[in-house]
Formats: sequence, structure tokens, C-alpha cells
Amino acid sequence: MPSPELLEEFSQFFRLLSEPARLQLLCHLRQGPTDVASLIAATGFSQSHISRQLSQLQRAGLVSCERDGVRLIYRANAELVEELCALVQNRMKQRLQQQLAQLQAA
Amino acid sequence: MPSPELLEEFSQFFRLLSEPARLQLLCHLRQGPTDVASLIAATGFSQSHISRQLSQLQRAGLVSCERDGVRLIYRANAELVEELCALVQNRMKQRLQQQLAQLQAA
DNA sequence: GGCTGCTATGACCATACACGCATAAAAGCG
DNA sequence: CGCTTTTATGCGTGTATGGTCATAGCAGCC
Repeated sequence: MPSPELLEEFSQFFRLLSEPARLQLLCHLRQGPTDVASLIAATGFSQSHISRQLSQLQRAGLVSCERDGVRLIYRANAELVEELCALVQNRMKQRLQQQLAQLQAA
Repeated sequence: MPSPELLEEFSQFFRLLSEPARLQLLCHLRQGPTDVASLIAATGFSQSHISRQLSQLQRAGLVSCERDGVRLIYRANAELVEELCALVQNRMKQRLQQQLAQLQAA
């Protein structure tokens, strides 16, 4: 059984993924490194909001950034993000199969 | 890019995992099917709280339950839970390696 | 050094939700 | 059918955090 501290750490990680806005950012970054202005344009969120979300994702190691002159270019941690996508897809498959089975039982 | 509905669905899934209490329940259930009284004793939460958390986990397909006489026995969706644990462990490893690298750079 | 454009942060509000208490519902057993 | 035990739910409260606006910080350029 994990220690309370570990549970807290894990829950904070999942909490990051529990917001559509952040998932959206991750999905964008999954397509390749992107500068902040593009992320703002793509999502429609305010600059301050984007900045906060990105720094949270960065602290968690889900994204990283580098300077390009005056702009910041963010990129996703590909390995982790792909793993997450695989898990979510797998779960989706399970759910749909389950629903199919229920339909056929009726 | 996933649809807003899909993003919402995924975020709700992760939100479930974003609470130490629910993670704790999942960890207990990972050891094997357990009745509610034991879960209450093990976690110290109120019965009403446990009941609510379990029903949320059930709706999400993370756990299921069956009756044993008057009691309910809950069990985890082993496949999904193991997959989650693997992901979390992998992330933990990444983090620690990163911290190690930072130490050695200094 | 001042200017300009990009990013981070402090203050604030609204909302969501964790958690407990009390109580209702439901299932098994006499 | 009552009675008991287990589980679910309505309600209230406190806290955390998503989201915005205004503003401060900061890197590059003249």
C-alpha cells in the first residue's frame, strides 16, 4: 500500500489531467512543438490562463519549453503522453465492448 | 484533435483518479475483493463517503460489485488498474532519473 | 538605459466537490 | 410482515481551483 505522500503525488498528477483545458493543450502539443501564441489562438483561452496551465504541466514533467528569441516554444513529453493516450484508448474500447455486451444481453 | 465531448469524458476519468481517497480505495481493492466494512475500517472515512466514492468508481468501470448475503463485495477492474499502476511507476522512474541527471550536472 | 512585445503573477469571483451528519431505502432473516 | 443490518442519498459547509482582468517581470533590440 503506497504511503500517503505517494498517494498525494499520484493524485496531483491525475488532477492535472482532469481538466479539459489542459488535455486540450497536451493534444495540441502532441502534434509538435508550438509557441504560446498559437496555443492561445487554438484554444481561445486567455494568455494568463494558458501560462498558468503550461507551468503546471511543466512542473509535472508533462511538457518542457525552450526559448526561440523572444517566444517560448513548448513541447510535450512524447513518451508519457503517448502512454496516456494508449491507456485512454484502451479504456474507451473496454467501455464500448461492455455497452455492446449489455445491448446483446437485452 | 479529440472532440470537446471526448475531452470532457477523458477529463472526468482522470478527475476520478485525482483524489487520494479514491486512489486509496483502488489500492485496497487491488489486493483482492473486499467488503465495504473493511474499506471503511482501512481508510477511516465515513460510510457515506466510501459509498459515494465507490459508486463513482463503479460508474467509470474501475470497480464492480456483487452481493454476498447482506454485504457488497467490491473488486477492481484488474486490467485497467494494473495499466494505471504501470504508467504511474514509469512516470515516477522518469522523474527520479531526471532529478538524478540534474544532480550530476551540478 | 529606455522601448516593445511576450510571459508570469497577484487579486478576485464563481463554481465544483470532498466530507460529515442525519436519514431514507433496500435486502436478508426471524 | 416487521426487524436489523448494510448501503445510498439529501443537505450543509469549507476548501480548492478554474477562469479573468490588471499589472508586474523580463528578454531582446535601438
